[in-house]
Amino acid sequence: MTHSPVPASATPKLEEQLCFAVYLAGHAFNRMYRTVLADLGLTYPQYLVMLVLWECDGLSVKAVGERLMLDSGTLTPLLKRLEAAGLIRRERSRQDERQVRLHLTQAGEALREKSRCVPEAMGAAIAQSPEEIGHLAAQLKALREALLNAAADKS
Amino acid sequence: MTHSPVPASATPKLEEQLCFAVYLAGHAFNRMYRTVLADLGLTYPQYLVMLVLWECDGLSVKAVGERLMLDSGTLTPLLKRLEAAGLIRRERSRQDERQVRLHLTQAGEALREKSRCVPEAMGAAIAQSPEEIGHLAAQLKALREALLNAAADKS
DNA sequence: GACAATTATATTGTGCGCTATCTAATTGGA
DNA sequence: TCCAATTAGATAGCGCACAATATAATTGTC
Repeated sequence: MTHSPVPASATPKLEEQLCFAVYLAGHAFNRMYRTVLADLGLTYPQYLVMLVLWECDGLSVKAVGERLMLDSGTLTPLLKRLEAAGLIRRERSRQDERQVRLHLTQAGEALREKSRCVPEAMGAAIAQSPEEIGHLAAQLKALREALLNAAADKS
Repeated sequence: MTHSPVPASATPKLEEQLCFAVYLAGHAFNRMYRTVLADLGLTYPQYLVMLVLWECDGLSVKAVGERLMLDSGTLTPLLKRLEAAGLIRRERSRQDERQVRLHLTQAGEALREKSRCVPEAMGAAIAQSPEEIGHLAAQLKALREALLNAAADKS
């Protein structure tokens, strides 16, 4: 990358570079995940949903959304596609009919085995030590919290 | 964040945590930028395009795309909306009629002044030292390069 | 018990990012 | 010079993320 859209001259612009770096890193992860998840027939957000359900089947849409920080506007169509792909079954809860419970199908459960290669492929792609990875993740978490706090203050 | 969709137990899963952290940080930046850029009437990707053109007016779609790592599938509709908003003018190049040149309008140029508050607002939200910011950005850049290299190898 | 307030999910609308494809223009090689 | 190969940008299709809104169900208060 020879040029960045943000001038590197003045200190106040440094945070713009950080945002752009996050933006581009996200795109790069998407690119990589598309390749790695192609065999599973999943997109990354779908994979995240499956991860959550593999860990705890039968969660409500709300619970999954809380885990992934996604709202129903994003989740409902995504879940419909997972259902259409035969991986999950959506079921209105008897106890509280506002809720929809998400259940893995047999095909959905079986896909877990196939997904074991995903973190390994990602690890090979990233090619950094666990310390570096953990530290970077922690920094991004702190960054996210700072941003969400600031955004909440502004609204 | 009490739970993550990726189990924190095994080391090979650490990179999934990193990816999720990038994913969530990107969302948080989006949230923040939506607030900060509301007065300008721009989305973040539109803002990036304006940053590039403020720095160098008259670039081709391709040149802008190279700066932002975006292709014409993303850019063309985005540029059309900027044109519709009266901020830019798209003009077919006489020298090479395949090219479209992007020119700022007066309104587009005038918006630059208004945009000066953006990096300051972002800086206040991030609330970290320039050293920390710079280091994090450099790490993300390295991460991105590693991912893109690995994705290229896989295809 | 009645009803306002709240909650859960679905839907609508918009913008984005990417792959695949297309059209027109330009370049490169014979 | 001619034409195949390449390039630039547009378009189509799909999935995602989010704000706003709607509908139905549940909760909380009087």
